[in-house]
Amino acid sequence: MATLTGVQKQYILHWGEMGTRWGINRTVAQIHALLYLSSRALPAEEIAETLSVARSNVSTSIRELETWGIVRAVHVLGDRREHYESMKDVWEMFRLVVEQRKRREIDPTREMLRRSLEELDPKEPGAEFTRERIAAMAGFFDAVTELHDQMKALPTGTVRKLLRMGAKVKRVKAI
Amino acid sequence: MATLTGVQKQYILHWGEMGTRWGINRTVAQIHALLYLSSRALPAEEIAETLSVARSNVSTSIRELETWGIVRAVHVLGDRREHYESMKDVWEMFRLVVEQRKRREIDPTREMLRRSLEELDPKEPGAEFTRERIAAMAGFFDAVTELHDQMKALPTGTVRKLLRMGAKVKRVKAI
DNA sequence: CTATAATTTCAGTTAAGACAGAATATACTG
DNA sequence: CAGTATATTCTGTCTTAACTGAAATTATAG
Repeated sequence: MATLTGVQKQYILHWGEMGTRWGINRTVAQIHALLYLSSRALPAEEIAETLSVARSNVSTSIRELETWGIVRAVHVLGDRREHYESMKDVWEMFRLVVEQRKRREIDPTREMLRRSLEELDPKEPGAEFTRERIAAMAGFFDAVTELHDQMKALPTGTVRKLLRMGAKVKRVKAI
Repeated sequence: MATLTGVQKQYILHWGEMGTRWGINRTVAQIHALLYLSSRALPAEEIAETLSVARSNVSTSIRELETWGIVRAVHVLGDRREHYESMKDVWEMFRLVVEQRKRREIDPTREMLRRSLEELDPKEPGAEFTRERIAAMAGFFDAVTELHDQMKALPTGTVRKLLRMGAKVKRVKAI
């Protein structure tokens, strides 16, 4: 079992807290942090010991991280256990998470809003008002989706470049 | 007490669920949804009855929404109770929330990463590796902050326009 | 200033989610 | 194919956060 340095502990604990604030299980986040900081793939056993959590907890959490696509199992010669390692590319990791949270949360919300607009009975009291409000929210989510798709289509650096250019809005508009 | 239509119920319940997935208290989210859909400001009492939650729970939740700056108390002539209403501008609401979550969560994380890099003892085993990893993460958070600041500085529509332009990356680069 | 309405705070309870450990299943080795 | 190592699933326990109701505080009206 790898003993953690102070800095590593600090990072892992902070990451765990961050996770809980964004709806991600603390252990899941901590395991990710540990693997991210690890220079070699770790077997479940070792993860459990290092973080002082149950082996079964690690199993579930790893599976969660695997479905996100940011952790994968690798094999080490002469060891039949699975060893787990984290993706190294930070941008790519966040891109994956954002894309999937969009699919799991944004998309169903748009769906709900669309359905609401359909189901709205114009005879209900205040229907017109309700429609306006829901349509405004739907418009926002549509725009976010559009934004997401456009960003996805661009190479990472380009987005930043474009925004930097945006500071000179007048010029850009003139193009 | 206003009875809710089916569409309103659907919206409020969904919004509550969304909240929990993003680390926002279910009741807080539901109250926001109710106020967002309401054509008039509502007193705490009525909110409590409509959503079937305790009056005190409403009090706490409203205060939370007030600190976000997306709900405010207004007064109705001839009624000494406070009535609460939600901001109407969807973009502005999300902008406020994003800005504050950045301050509460992203900024402290950057701080932690910076501190970690300072505290790293080069003599520790694997210090160089740890430094690389943390620096990569710090770079990401710096970039996100830069992105956030740049977007904040631009009028809403411009961001979308810029990204749409980005589809023609070559041309943009040539500018 | 007193009475009453409204709001907030606080202590205790409840509910949801996280977690551990046992039981089960799967995969590997000789 | 038997035995063993590893991984997963499941059930109950525990922790944490949400919520309630009562008590305390604050504000308003007469």
